[in-house]
Amino acid sequence: VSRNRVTLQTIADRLGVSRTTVSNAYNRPDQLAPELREKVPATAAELGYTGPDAAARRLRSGSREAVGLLSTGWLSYAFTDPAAVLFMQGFAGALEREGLGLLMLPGRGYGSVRVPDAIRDAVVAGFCLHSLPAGSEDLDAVVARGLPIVLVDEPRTGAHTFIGIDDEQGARLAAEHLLELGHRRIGAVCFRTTDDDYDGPITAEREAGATYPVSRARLRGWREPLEAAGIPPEDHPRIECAWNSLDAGAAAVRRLLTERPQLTAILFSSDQLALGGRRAARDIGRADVSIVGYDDIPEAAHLWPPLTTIRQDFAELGRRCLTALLGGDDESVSIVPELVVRGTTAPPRA
Amino acid sequence: VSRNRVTLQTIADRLGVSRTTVSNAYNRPDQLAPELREKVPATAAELGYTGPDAAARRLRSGSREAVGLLSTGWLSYAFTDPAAVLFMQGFAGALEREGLGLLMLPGRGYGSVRVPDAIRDAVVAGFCLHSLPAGSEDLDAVVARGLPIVLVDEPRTGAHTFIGIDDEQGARLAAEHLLELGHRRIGAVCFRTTDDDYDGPITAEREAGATYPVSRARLRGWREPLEAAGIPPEDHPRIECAWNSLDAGAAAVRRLLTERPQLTAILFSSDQLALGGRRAARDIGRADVSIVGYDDIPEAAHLWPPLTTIRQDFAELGRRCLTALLGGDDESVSIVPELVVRGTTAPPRA
DNA sequence: CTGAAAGCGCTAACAT
DNA sequence: ATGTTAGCGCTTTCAG
Repeated sequence: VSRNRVTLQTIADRLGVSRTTVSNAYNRPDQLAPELREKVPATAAELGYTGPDAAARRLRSGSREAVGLLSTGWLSYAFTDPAAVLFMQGFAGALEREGLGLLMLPGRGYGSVRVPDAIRDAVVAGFCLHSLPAGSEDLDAVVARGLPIVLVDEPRTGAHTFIGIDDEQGARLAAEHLLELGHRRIGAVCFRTTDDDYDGPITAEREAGATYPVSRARLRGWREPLEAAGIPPEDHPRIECAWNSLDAGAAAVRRLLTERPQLTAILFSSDQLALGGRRAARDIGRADVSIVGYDDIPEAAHLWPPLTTIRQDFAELGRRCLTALLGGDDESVSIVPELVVRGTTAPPRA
Repeated sequence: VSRNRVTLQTIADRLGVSRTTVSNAYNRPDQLAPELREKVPATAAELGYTGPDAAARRLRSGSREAVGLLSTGWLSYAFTDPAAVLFMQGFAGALEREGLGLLMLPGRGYGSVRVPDAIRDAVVAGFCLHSLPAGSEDLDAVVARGLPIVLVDEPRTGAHTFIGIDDEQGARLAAEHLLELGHRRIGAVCFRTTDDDYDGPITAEREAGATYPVSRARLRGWREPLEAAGIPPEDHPRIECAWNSLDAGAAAVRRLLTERPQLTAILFSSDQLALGGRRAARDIGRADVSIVGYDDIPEAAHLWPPLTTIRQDFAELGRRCLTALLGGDDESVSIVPELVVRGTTAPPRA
């Protein structure tokens, strides 16, 4: 991509003034001779000058008008995850009020493309890392930049500002709700626990080895109240989905309900999975199964029956991220989620 | 945001080599004395050097590792529109394969924040403008940058590469489908036609004054086949929604069905509106009304009954955008949409 | 394999 | 109101 060879100097020469004056025409038009105020844009247009070069201005002024965002895996995948989109929305909302741009970095290499290079070359004021697996190499590359960092959802390194939602507490609320309703056989469908594209049952070993803290926390938040209520592990079967999609949720539920028809309720780690799962339950004549989602995406309230779920305040999350990034307010924050009881939970039928 | 005062030179001085050599350590590690290869990173770490400054490198090398994206209105709003998200997903997918970042610019000023400034300061290789209203001032600011531009969906200025989906054709397919089914009283719910936050009936005058070409094209694509079939304007009432949300669709349908209970079918300019509208129709006991959406978002196929809609190939759209931006392939393209008949359309009940 | 020279295009003090 | 001076931090020929 080549740019014009016309620079401030070109305009200055043509006008017989100094470069500084032309620069002022762009940056401080108020303190400029009225005559020049017209002439500068005119000659600029005539000569094909497209305004001060953004990169040069950045170098000189040191200002950075954007913040970098790095998500897990393919960037395009982040857009398919409603919860991720909700987060981006919240973050973008905070940024745009400050006039900042959001630089979304490729989250995954391809061919000769390397993520660390993209990280190294990002002209940004700081980085927000969303849901990176623990021990990610990309995290190291970001840390190497020496810019402000905020980690969202995961991982919690201890070394950097962390902002997240108390996942364990949210899961606990969901599990306790079902328990109070009288359920004793409660399945669960969880989003990836580790970056290995695994779909299938979650054993105790797999839970222990989980590298995604969010999933780990939710699994525990579900499990502990059930254990406390004396429910044996066999009555709390859990399935992992590598993808957060409607299809994945549906497949997990088909499997769960086929292998354990006695289940009366299912917990999900996202509304997306829950919605797909509900659909599958209905299709196999098990509309009676109680369902609790997680996130409270807009569809949750609108579909029929509306989904009981755990609400996460993404707008607040986004705001906090930016504050942490810019204000240097490096206190880590855990936002408390909330149970929203709607139409998909009821006492067990039997 | 201040950076370190440590530069390449600092490392060079400490090591007793030239700046160039240190630069090579970062950019061409292969052609470097093995001894130095270890020492440079070591002293860098020791001195707190965080690697070559991104802005300076950009200025010097002229490379731009990101592309700018500008959407209408608040950036955070774009994330609430499933069709916009689908587009971003497609575009991001194309970008990340090239290792490029996506710089999302604030789409709306706030306080002293000005969108044109953000546009002027973006360090990018080109701009993609998504669904801007005709005559947008921001478009001028982008044009002033003199970088490659691609316009998506709207506006079609003629002066720049345009990539979009043939909206009129898509709408036509939807209308003809209903006609073939035997419907003769067909309402429509359309997303904004003009940037004035209007919610209400669309008169012929309002249609004529529409500044959003996409809406204009869809309105025409619906209207013309109906006219050709001899259906009078009274039997094709249309409502405009300022927002593309489930709620807006629901409100529009309540209004439409209250004022014209004789309608047997409703066309929508998005699946989001259609889903909200279907819900409203059902709530007021009019589940019999046939519904056609637009976009084919993932939910469309998964909800029950699955939505009849017009499919747009967003991945293809995103790919074409990038090609146009980088390859300089400035031929405008119109992708042809496709009717997907599913469960929400049937012959009129009466 | 390493260094010296020569800017990339601009802005910020500080004069005038 | 405009000019002068002095780089921002880096990469890139081109020599050695």
